[in-house]
Amino acid sequence: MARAETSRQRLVDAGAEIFGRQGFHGTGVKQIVDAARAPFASLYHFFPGGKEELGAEAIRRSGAMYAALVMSQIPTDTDAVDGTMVMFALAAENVRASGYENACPIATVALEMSTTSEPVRLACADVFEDWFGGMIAWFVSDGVPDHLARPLAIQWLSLLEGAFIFCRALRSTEPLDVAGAAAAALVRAAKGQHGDG
Amino acid sequence: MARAETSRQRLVDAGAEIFGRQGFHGTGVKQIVDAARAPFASLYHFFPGGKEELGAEAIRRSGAMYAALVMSQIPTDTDAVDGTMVMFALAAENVRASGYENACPIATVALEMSTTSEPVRLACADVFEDWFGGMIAWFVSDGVPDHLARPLAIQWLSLLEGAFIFCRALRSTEPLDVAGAAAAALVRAAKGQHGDG
DNA sequence: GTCTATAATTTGATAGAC
DNA sequence: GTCTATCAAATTATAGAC
Repeated sequence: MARAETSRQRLVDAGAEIFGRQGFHGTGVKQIVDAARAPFASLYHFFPGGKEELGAEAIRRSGAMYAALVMSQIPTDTDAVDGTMVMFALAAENVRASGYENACPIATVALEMSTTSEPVRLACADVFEDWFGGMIAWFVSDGVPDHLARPLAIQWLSLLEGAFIFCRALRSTEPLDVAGAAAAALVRAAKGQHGDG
Repeated sequence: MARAETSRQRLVDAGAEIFGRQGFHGTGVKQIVDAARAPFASLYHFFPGGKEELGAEAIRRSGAMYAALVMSQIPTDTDAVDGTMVMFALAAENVRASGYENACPIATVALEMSTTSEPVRLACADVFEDWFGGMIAWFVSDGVPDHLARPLAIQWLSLLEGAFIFCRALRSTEPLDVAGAAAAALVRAAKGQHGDG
């Protein structure tokens, strides 16, 4: 991971990482400034809107990085059904390996801020729509009928997000394991909708 | 809704409601004390562990009340497939009617606190397991084979929780609408596993 | 663009009388 | 079990020099 060059970039990167783990209200701006090795005044120089403005931009960065990570894990030698199983298994391993701390990097902030801050809520909404788009492209390229791709993407990601919550609270990968099986079944059913399998 | 008699009960009720909407770190103890019309000192009298101890108990109350609400909405004149459609539709209407503010009463706190506070995390885990148990009983009574009931319950609730996140951020009921269809399909498939359906 | 210092408020929590 | 008063710490944010 290349070290960001500017204080601004480091602030966004640090915010993306820390907000993702601790949530918005659970994180102090001081902690972010320290982690970013940035001067305290730089925060308000680059982000006149303060914590809220940095939060919105951190969400966008988080969302883009997580999308890149997930997309890079899509197997190229299997179809979307087996690919789904692989990706849920990788997600489960990541959650477990982090001591059930790291799951979705924006879900906590999305729930905290969706009724409190419109800029942050919008950033979350944009990220989620981007994720939907990425999944849709994957499903369509694998033969899922166009009109089924979007609902399938939303169902697939809902299973993932919901299972993340349960895994973290229960300290178990069971929810991701069974959610992955359901997601794979939904993909298989969608592919079967036009007689191809 | 009957008015709670003791300060202690009112504190838990107020905490359940406000923590659910604003999250743990987004809520001040003063706000809870005011809403509960309780003396400030009562908080630390009844909950020596302070905000964290009240939070854990509020989660348990929230979880029990939400379970009672959801269970009361299970249609008695239909099977679990149609019942699933009804329940997701009701959930969508509730979210929309609240201005996309009220969805799951404990998900925000679960994500915020699962790595921060063991008492709160345990309360969330207990609530989730109770919910699993309630769904399992419903499915089994409707003819789902025993060994499929638990995974199905987890998948069903994962779809609901994940869709809640998306609905609140996107300010749309689309995620709950399509997640409900997926949940119903999963229930139908599970019921078909023993040739009955 | 960064420095130091600090304002202004809010936070969770406690002391001691009654 | 509730009252009043208050504490110490942390919070976000700003001012003004450099």
